[in-house]
Amino acid sequence: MPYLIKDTDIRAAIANCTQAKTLWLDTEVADYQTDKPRLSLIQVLEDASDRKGDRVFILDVLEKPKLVAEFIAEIMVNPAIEKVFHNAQYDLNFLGKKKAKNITCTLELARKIPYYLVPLPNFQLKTLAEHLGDFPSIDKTEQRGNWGYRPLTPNQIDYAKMDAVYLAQVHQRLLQLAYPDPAAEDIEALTLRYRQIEDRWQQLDTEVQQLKERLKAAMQAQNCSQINGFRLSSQTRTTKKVAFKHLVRVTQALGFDLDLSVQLTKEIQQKLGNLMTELPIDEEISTSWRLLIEEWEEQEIPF
DNA sequence: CCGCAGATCTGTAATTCCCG
DNA sequence: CGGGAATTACAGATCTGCGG
Repeated sequence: MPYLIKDTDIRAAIANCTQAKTLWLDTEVADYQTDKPRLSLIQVLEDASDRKGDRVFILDVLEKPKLVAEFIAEIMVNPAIEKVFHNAQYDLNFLGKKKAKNITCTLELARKIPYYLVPLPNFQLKTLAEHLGDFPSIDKTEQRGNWGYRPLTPNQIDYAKMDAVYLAQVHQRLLQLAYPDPAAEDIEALTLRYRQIEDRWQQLDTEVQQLKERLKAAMQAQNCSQINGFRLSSQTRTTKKVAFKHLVRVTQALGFDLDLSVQLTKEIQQKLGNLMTELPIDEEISTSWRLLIEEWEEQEIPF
């Protein structure tokens, strides 16, 4: 696990990385609570099969904007290299922002996986790693540690190293769970599975629904805004409206250029009647699909 | 602390269901 | 088929959670 401090070493590592097809990347940031956060470390892993972190490169780039710029120019902007991050958005703030190309975000990936497959309380990288990567419970105390002091403690370096490993493991596992190809689905099997769980689901769903409604009403009635993690909140909002004729009158009188169109609902169309033909009407046609499910009687298989 | 992509909430319109 | 009720779709406002 090379921890690189010298400029020449870091340059060599960057050059080496430009050959990779996929890189798993993480960063550590100092002074993140201030308005001038500083990039402290860039962790790079080329080999997803490394579960110990022996092959993670830790680039120490604190106060080295030139090397960071080089990293961005050589790697981040290069569309030929896939760069994987967790919550990529955050790291990209320091690594090229919108100029970065070919970015994969494991947080986005994880959120697309249905809850029943990955029933986790949150999608923090550590949580995903514990559950999907089969890592023992992970210590997160370093996350809020001070990444602006040097030298870093061995514990910090180890933590930084393992982040890249977790990322690669989680990424690979998420890909396995990702969406199946609709063209290759077994529709018959899907309908059978649906029927299998339909009854249980209906029971649970209707009960959950009712519990929510009863709680909402009860908490309102009993003036209880918070209990056992259930919170009742209310918000008002104001919608402003104006009679159409006033809008027309004012905008015309003042020569006000209001470039908007009005949606012709069924009601308005009826009122307009023949006038419809006089108007330059824009039509937008969209198609929506929906699934209808008929009731099911248990069918005996005849012999 | 902070930016921001998504989820969630909520009101309204559109569509479908249902009954005589 | 009419017409009201129920369901679904959509859009705008607001909330949440992630990273360090």
